[in-house]
Amino acid sequence: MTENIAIHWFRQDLRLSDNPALYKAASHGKVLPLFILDDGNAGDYTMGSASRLWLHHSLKSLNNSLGGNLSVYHGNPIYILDEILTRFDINAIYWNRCYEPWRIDRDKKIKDHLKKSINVESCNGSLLWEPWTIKKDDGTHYKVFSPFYRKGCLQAERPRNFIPSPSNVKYLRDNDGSVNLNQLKLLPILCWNKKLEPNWSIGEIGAHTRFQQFIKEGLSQYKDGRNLPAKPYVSRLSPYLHFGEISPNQLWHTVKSISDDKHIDHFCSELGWREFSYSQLYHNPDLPTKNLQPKFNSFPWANDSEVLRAWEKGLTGIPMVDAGMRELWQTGYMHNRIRMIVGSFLVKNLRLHWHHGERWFWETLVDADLANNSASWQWIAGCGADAAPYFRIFNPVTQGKKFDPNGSYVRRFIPEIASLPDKYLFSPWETPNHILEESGIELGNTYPNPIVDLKQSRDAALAAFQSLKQGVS
DNA sequence: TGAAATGTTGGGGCG
DNA sequence: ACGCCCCAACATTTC
Repeated sequence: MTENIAIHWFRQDLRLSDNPALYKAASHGKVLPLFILDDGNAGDYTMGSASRLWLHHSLKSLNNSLGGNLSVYHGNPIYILDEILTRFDINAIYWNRCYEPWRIDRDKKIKDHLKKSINVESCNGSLLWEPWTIKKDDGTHYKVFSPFYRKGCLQAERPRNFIPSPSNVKYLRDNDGSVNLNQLKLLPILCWNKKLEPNWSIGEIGAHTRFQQFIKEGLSQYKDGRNLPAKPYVSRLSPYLHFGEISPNQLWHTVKSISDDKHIDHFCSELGWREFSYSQLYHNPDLPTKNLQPKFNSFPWANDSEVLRAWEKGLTGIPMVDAGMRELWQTGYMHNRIRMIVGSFLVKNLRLHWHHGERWFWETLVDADLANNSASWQWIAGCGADAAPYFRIFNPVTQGKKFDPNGSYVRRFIPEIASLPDKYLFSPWETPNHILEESGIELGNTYPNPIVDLKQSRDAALAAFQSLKQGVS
């Protein structure tokens, strides 16, 4: 009797537990687990540097969990898979679905091709609800979050419960055709990773540790605590979710089993926002590049690469903004409220196109995710489906006083102004001269003068928005 | 998942 | 005692 061998193609599901496709592959027979780095098909959305760094460590960790049996390749999957089929007696392949438009196109072609010779099956390993199943009564997709989540998701079928890791699997390794992980060259050339790595424990085990930590110190204060960037009340699970080191189903059912309160509900609704982003991307493949509201196509954006550079590097002279941008650069992550603040500042006060922000986040965030990133930038820019109205402009000074009341977030990331009293920490330009001197701060030298006047730029943004409305109606 | 401008109310100082 | 003004404090509207 011939033995059954199945491929499990790891993609954005770099875990063993609650992995539906892996589970099926394992019940089929022996498993050849593999990963393919595919840069050629991604167009403008090849992975950014932070994502690559994360991927490197995640693959390393996955390989360990598989007893060293992960086979890794670099190139076009359709050719690589074909070549593997010539050397192994494979009769099935399993994978969990991805939802970026370019991957949907690619996978469809691969599926049609492979179906001719072997059994091909794809599963849902990344989403609580498939985007095509959540529809309004009239059959179209939701465009507003609240009904999407309440009516669409919560009244749809309950998310699948999580399943265990497959046990007693016999793994095979492709020693001839695969490459060494280091040959993927995923680590940055500069020593940027030395700063990022200590902040994270990358991989499936790290994901579960992080989740347990969040349950212990964040979940019970999540609803309001999630707004405080200096506190440990947010989950920081986004990169793990992006790479599938932990599944949303595992998070959903685990927190639901703990209790039923407003904090749990709020955490689940944040998972709902993730679903909403994926739904928007699925139904609007242009979401990463095209304004959902066409009237924004004629918006009078500014164009100033110096100013953009100052934003990217955290040298705008606005502490709350600079702290966020430096957190991003130093850790590959930014607290959600701060993402809204720096986003609003870029798009409204600096009036630079949201594409610039989207690009920088794509390059530097360890949780860079096409659906979440583009949906969120469209949201903050005001041009998305269920977007924050354009006139909702964050004041980084007010936001700082409100959400970082003792200044510990700003002081952590901008040590050069740490000695300022709380009163002036968020607006150093208002500090009386003698206090600046006592603190050893020289604006324009030790810390920048603000690159824009908050009030003037706010008024200018509103005027620009006003001109837009007249142009269309 | 804003902020600023404008409107309203009510208590206290003061002639 | 009374009316008037001032201005927090809060509510509503507007961008």
